[in-house]
This record gives sequence, structure tokens and C-alpha cells, in this order.
Amino acid sequence: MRADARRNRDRILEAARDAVAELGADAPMALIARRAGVGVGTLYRRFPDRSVLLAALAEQYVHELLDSIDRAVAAEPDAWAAVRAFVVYSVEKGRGAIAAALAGTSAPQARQALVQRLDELVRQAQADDAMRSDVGTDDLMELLNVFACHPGIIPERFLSLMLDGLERR
Amino acid sequence: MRADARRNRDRILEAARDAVAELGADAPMALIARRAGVGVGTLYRRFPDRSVLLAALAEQYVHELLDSIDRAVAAEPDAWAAVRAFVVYSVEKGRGAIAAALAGTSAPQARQALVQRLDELVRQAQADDAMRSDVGTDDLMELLNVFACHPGIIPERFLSLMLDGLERR
DNA sequence: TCCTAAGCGGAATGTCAGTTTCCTGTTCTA
DNA sequence: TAGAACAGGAAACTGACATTCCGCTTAGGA
Repeated sequence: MRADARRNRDRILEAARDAVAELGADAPMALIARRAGVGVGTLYRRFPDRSVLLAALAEQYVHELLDSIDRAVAAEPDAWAAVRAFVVYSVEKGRGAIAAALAGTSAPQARQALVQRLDELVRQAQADDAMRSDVGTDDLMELLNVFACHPGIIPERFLSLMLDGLERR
Repeated sequence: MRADARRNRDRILEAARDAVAELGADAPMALIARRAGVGVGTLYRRFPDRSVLLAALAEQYVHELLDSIDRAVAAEPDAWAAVRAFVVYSVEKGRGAIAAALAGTSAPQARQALVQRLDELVRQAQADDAMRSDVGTDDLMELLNVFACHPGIIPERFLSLMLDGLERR
């Protein structure tokens, strides 16, 4: 792959991430191309259609989240605190539609890796009696989606509200 | 207004309510007409454009919610219990996009009446020390919107989770 | 019963936003 | 420096909707 081609590919991915976060999974391809400073033709050569682009985005997103879990665990020996930190990170990251795409068809195995990793943490937090035990990891993912799908609308205090709700009474 | 016309108008409103709840504020007019068992022409005679239809829907929705507040208050002398009951009702009702439309331009005065009525209840609940005081009525409306915009996705236990989060610790 | 204004359906038309193709000119890199 | 890979973007295509229009139907009063 030629150096310039690689550069363009990266730019496209970046622009797509922003555009999708902002406009949803059906953000216009032409807009993505424009924002990447690239022609539509170039976009289509790299990503033959929208679903391929979305899958690439989803994969990238999962890796970011996995990293954020690792960081949270490293910084917080306490599992519940790590869960909180992860939730805050992922909501702030706010790549709503990407997360939604994740829930859909694209990159199912990547999603699974994420859920699995998060699940360890959740179980630990629950074993520590720090977190409600009637809410599972899947529920948590769903809640994250909901929050992620309303970027800008949800002030941080809703986050704390949700986190408080998750805590063991 | 002829009896058959009236009947059709009601059917249209009903179909529109469902379609908008399901597909969002830009649900196809043709779909609404079909579901109402009516031709598009008929739909357009009653509601010259989409915004008129949406406004009618919003108004109807506000009345339902106001009634539900009255019922909740009648059934629950305790303000916080009434708030909970109202929230449960309105989320179950789940007319997501209609609520969103409400937040938008259509029927601003109707919305205000609702907020005002709800606000009394919220203040009372807070005065009773039963509800978090760092969350206001507007926030509550927003939360409702978020929930309402994810019909089917949100199981009831999220509701209790949110309500627990709202409670005074 | 008959008349007619009100009402109806839905094909036809217009519009628009996006997608995708394709061809010409440009840029790497061996 | 050749030539393969790449870029750009105009243009054709697509499909989904909104909206109009008009010939036919019907409610309901006289």
C-alpha cells in the first residue's frame, strides 16, 4: 500500500468516526470524504461500501474501550471504581452510533471480547457487594448505548445518577 | 364535519401516533395513511403538512400525561410516589418521538403546562426529602425523553434503576 | 328519493439527498 | 523515468418521500 494511500485511509477513518458520532450511522459518504479532505472516489476505493467502513470503525472503537478498561483496572484496584471509570470514559467518548453499530451486525467477535472483559469486572464488583446484582453486563452495555446515542443531551449528572442507581444500596 | 370524515381523522391520528412512536417524527406520510386505512389524499386534506399532524399528536400526548399526573396524585398522597408512578406511566406509554417533537417546536404552550404541573410534584418530593435535589423537572423531562426514545430496548428494571438513582440517599 | 357538497383514493409528478461509477489527470516508487 | 497505483470530482443513477390532482363515491339534508 502506497504511503499516500495509507495516509488517506487514516484520515477517512478519523473523519468517519467524527461524522458518525455526530450524524449517526448513515452520515453521508460524501460528507465523510469532504471532511477527510479526499474525493468520494478515494473513499470508495478503500471502503467498497458503508458496512465495511462501519465495521472498521467498530473494531477501532472496541480496541479503545478495551484499552480504557485496562487503564481503569490499573488505576483502580477496586472493581466497582474501575467499572465507574470505564463507564465515564465510554460515555464521554460518546461515539454513540458507532456503539450502536457494534450492537448490530458489524464486528460481532470484537464486541464479544469487550463484553467478556467487562463481565469479569462486573462480577467482581458484585461479589464485593458494591454493585447491584440484578443488573448484568449486557444491561450495562445497553445503558451505555442509550447514553451514547444522546450525545450532548445528557449532562454528566445523569451519569452519576445512573451510576448511583447501579450501586448497591 | 361529516361523520365519516371524523372517523377517518381519528384513525389517522391513531395510526400516526403508533407510526411516530415506532419510526420517529419522519415516519412516511404514506405509511401513516395506509395504516389508517385511508388514502394519502385524505391524510393531506386533514393535515396540510407534517408539522400540523405532529402538533396535533403532541397536544393529545400532553393531555394524556396531564391526566396521568392527576391519576397519580389521586392514588398516591405521597409526592415522590406520585412522581414514580408518573414516570412509569409515561415511559410505558413510550411515545418516544412524540415526546421529542414536544421538546421541539410544536405545541410549546402545551408542553409548558405539563412541565409546570410536574414541577409542583417534584418540588414537593424534594421538600419531603424523598428525592435528589440536584435534579430538576427539566432534567426529569430529558430523562424521560431518553427512555422514551428507546422503546423496547429498555427493560423495566432500568426504570427502577433510574428511579432509585433519583431517590435521596 | 334525489341532489350535491363534502369526502375519498391513489396514480402521477416533482424533489431531493445520497450512492456509485468512471474517466482524466497526478503521484509515488522501483 | 516508466508505469502502476492513486486521487478527484463531475455526472448518472437510485430510491424514498412529499404533495398535487382529478374522477369517482357517499353522507345526509330537503
